[in-house]
Order: sequence, then C-alpha cells, then structure tokens
Amino acid sequence: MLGERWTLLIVRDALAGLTRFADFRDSLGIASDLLTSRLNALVEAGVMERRPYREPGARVRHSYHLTPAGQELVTVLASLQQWGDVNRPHEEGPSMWSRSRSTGRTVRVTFVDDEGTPVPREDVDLVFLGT
Amino acid sequence: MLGERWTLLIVRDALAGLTRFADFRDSLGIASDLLTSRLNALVEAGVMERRPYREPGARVRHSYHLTPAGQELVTVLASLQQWGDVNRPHEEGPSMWSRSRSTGRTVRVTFVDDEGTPVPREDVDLVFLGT
DNA sequence: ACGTCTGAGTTGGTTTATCCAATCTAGCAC
DNA sequence: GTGCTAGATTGGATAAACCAACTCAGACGT
Repeated sequence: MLGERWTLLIVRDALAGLTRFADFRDSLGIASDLLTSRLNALVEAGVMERRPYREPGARVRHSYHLTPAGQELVTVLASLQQWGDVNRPHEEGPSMWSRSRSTGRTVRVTFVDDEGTPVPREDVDLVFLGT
Repeated sequence: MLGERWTLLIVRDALAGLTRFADFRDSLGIASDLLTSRLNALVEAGVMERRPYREPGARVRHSYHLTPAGQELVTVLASLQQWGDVNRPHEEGPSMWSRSRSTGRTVRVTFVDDEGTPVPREDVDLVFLGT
C-alpha cells in the first residue's frame, strides 16, 4: 500500500506540516485525480484522517492529518532520506534532516538492541520465516 | 528510483540471500521482462552488482549481489517491516525480523542522537529546507 | 557433428495505471 | 439569482505493467 506511487511522498509532505489538498497538489505536482485517490487510500488505511475546517468566508472543507500510525512512518522516511543522503547525495546537500525537538540535536536512524545499545548495520541480520 | 514497483521487494529478497534471476522471479512472481529491467536499474544505480558464476555442466550465468550501498538499505527495509508489524499486523505474526549477528539479540530501528542515546519518535522533528 | 534441453533474457500484444485538461459541485458573497 | 473558488470527478491520451510466446547460447547425449 505504501509502495504505490506518490504515497510516501504525500506522507513526507504531511510530516512537513502540509494538510490541505491544494498544498499537496502544488508541492508534489500530482494530478488532482490521483491525489484524491491516494488520500482516500491513506485515510482508508488509517494512516491519515480527514478533518473538517473552515476558513472565514468559505465553506467547510477537509484537511488531512497523519494519525499516530502515520506519524510512525517518520522512521521510514528518515531512514530513506539518510540512505539517499549517503548514497545519492545532491550537490546542495540534504534538503531534510531529523532532530530532537527537546534538545535540538541532530538525530539519525540506527539499529539498537533491547537495552538501547546501538548495533552497527553490518552486524544486523534479517531473519525470514517460511521459504 | 527505489520507489518503482518491485524495486524494494527485490532488495528485500536480496537481503534474504537470493542472488539468481530465477530465484527472484519465483519468489516475487514478477514477469521476467520487468525483472530484467529492475535488475539493470539496480545495477546501474550502484545498489546491486552482477557477478558471473558457473554451475557444473552449465554455461556461465550472472548472479546479482547487493553492493555496500545496497546493504545499507537494510535499515529502510527493517523500518518498513517494523511499521507494518505494529500497524498492519498479520495474524501469523511477522515473517521477518532483525537480529544482531554477534549477540543473537533482536534489534529494532530507532532514532539516536549524536551520543548514541535513543530518542523517542514523538520527540523527532523533520526539518526541511527550501519551501 | 547434430539435435535437444535449459536458464536468461526479448519481443509483441493486452491490460492497467498515470497523466492532463476540462468539467462539475457546494456553499459563501453580493 | 449570479459569480467565485477549492476540492473532486470525468474522459481521453500516454506510459507502465503484465503475460505468453519466442530467441539465444552453450552443455550434453548419441
């Protein structure tokens, strides 16, 4: 579901604080029919929720907000960003990074064990069930 | 590039140890023309590399292996898996998890600050440049 | 040498998804 | 009523995915 085109980009923009249909459309350049379809799918999947809002002198409209489940995707987006930053760098440097809201320090995504001790990526093994 | 259909699934299977054309095709059920195209794109992008190999009594063929850059994607795949495990669980439980090769302990993906101290996801803020 | 078999692609045609522009739909202002 | 606007819908063009049939190269049996 997250693998469909545009979906993770919409989530990224939502993490950046966008909430309105036109904001997503203008930021991503996505066609409005697809944006409707993707937002509905995200709402259906419990990643985003629709909220009514009202600007003065305008009728009620909907805005789109990440649910807690959607906010959890920050880890996925940050790890993708981190990978691209290292392995496909832009000359202008990264256009996004992660930081602690409370301390202001830059943070990164990594593996930790059950005691919270970081584990280097080379030491991590994916274990698969089934075939 | 990673967002194209099948691409991350191929990487996941490569992390699971698959290396041969037929293995990827049979595991994923992908059409062989698309598999050719995606493997070429991954090689082109420096995520996988082609290696000649030879089974006894067969001609030389190619196998596909993750480069170091490709192996870095384990963090992305693990964070996606972790999200799905929590937010879209299967009744049979997860079909994949991460563990430390050296200690055997289960590991998870999380944010840490520059001292290696874990930072809870709610405290993490994505910072964007530009618009 | 000759024909057969097999894994790894290629090719051609169909189906599905994306793209794009034009159109529609409320509800508010006037 | 009429006009305006953001959000959404529709229809047709383009591109991507899908599927089955085919090619190709080399090893093997005889």
